[in-house]
Amino acid sequence: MITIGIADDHQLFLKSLGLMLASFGNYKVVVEALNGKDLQEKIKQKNVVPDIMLIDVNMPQMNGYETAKWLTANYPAIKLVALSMNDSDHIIIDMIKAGCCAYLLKDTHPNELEKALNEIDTKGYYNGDASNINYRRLMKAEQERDILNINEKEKQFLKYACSDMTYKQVAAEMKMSERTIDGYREALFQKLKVQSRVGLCLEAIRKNLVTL
Amino acid sequence: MITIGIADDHQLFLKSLGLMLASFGNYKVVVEALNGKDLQEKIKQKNVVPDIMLIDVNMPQMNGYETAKWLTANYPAIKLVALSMNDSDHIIIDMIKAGCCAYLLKDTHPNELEKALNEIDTKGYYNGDASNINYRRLMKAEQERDILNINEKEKQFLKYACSDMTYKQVAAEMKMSERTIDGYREALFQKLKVQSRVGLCLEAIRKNLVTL
DNA sequence: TTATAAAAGGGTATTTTTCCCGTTTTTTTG
DNA sequence: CAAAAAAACGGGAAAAATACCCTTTTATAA
Repeated sequence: MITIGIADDHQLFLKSLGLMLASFGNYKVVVEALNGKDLQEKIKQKNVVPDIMLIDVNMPQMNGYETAKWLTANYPAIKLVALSMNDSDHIIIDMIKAGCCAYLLKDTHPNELEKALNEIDTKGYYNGDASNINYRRLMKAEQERDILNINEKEKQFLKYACSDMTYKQVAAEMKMSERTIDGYREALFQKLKVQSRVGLCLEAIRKNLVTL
Repeated sequence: MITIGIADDHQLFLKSLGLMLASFGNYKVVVEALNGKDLQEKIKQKNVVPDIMLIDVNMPQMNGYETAKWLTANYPAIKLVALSMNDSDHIIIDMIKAGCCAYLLKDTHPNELEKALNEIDTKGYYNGDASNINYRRLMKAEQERDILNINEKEKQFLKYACSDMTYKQVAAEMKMSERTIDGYREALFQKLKVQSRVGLCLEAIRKNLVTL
């Protein structure tokens, strides 16, 4: 019996996916969470460590990327599978970088899901049909971001900047001085060739540096 | 012989679609443009008025919605057909409102395209398979926007607000006083429940009130 | 280990944004 | 048409964003 964990903010999907996994026979859902924060609490509290963790990319509070990074850092034995509706280039790379060994679209056929899970359990990884995920474009997008040379802190700041918060609130949230994030802002303005926070956010969204 | 115009920013698609239409036999492409502005110039310059105009929704410079509105106002005789990759609810409504008599997805089968064009030419309209376009969801999305009650001026302002410009520049662009657009801003802040321009832009993008 | 670079933080002036107070003009409606 | 409502516009103050100046801390390489 292979134990599974699921993190997805859509209750309906979360539960129905659980039923489907159960119907496969040799899978058992041991932890369900609505977002990363929720998952952290439940794993710590219930002290369960599933064999495979299915992680939705888009979740409130703590998204799939952050969740995957945290799991990789704290529970490296868990095999992570990213679940997503869209196959936006950069997200796939991010999730793989964050430690996921597979990337599945939510419209994947149940048979393929079962096949994927079996392969992940035995081989440790799974490659969806290569035609679906265009690796050439993937690499190009990644390269573009490397050229922009945006580091982790800046990327994190970018996420907060793309919100209704003031910089003061962002600074508090990031537990840093206003001057410091001021520096991130200036650096990003240059890198993305913009002169206002609005321009920054729009460019960030266009370049898929942030998920809306 | 039915004359056709095509506006699409993807050169490859533009040209190959032209070939396909020619292969249908009784269609002739008389004007090709890469965006709305381009089309305006070409129509004025060459003085050609096609029977049917195929308009891509997403184009730079001047998008499909604006193009359709302009054509409806200036060349009401042309039958407009919206072409799009995505079938995002609000866009369909917008294009229909802008005067399009049909909405076709770019992955439509050539046979269906031909059938659609023939119907449009004879009946003046064409309804794609109803199952593809979920009218219930369409109406719900439209209703949501009606509830928000965003008028044309505000919508136009929103487009300019979602840019790297300052309000002063926006006011100049809209040929209005800064105070006036200040009023639009305040109204939109309330309607979209935000407290900053960044929040406004993000909500506008989320609700598909602006095209990025 | 020290020299050097990079990151973080501080202060402040300027510009932009946001919000408040109004008046005038236009549109709608009875 | 006149009254009422809505839109356009104006001044100015407070807050936020932006652009500089700078020092301190941390990381990194010679």
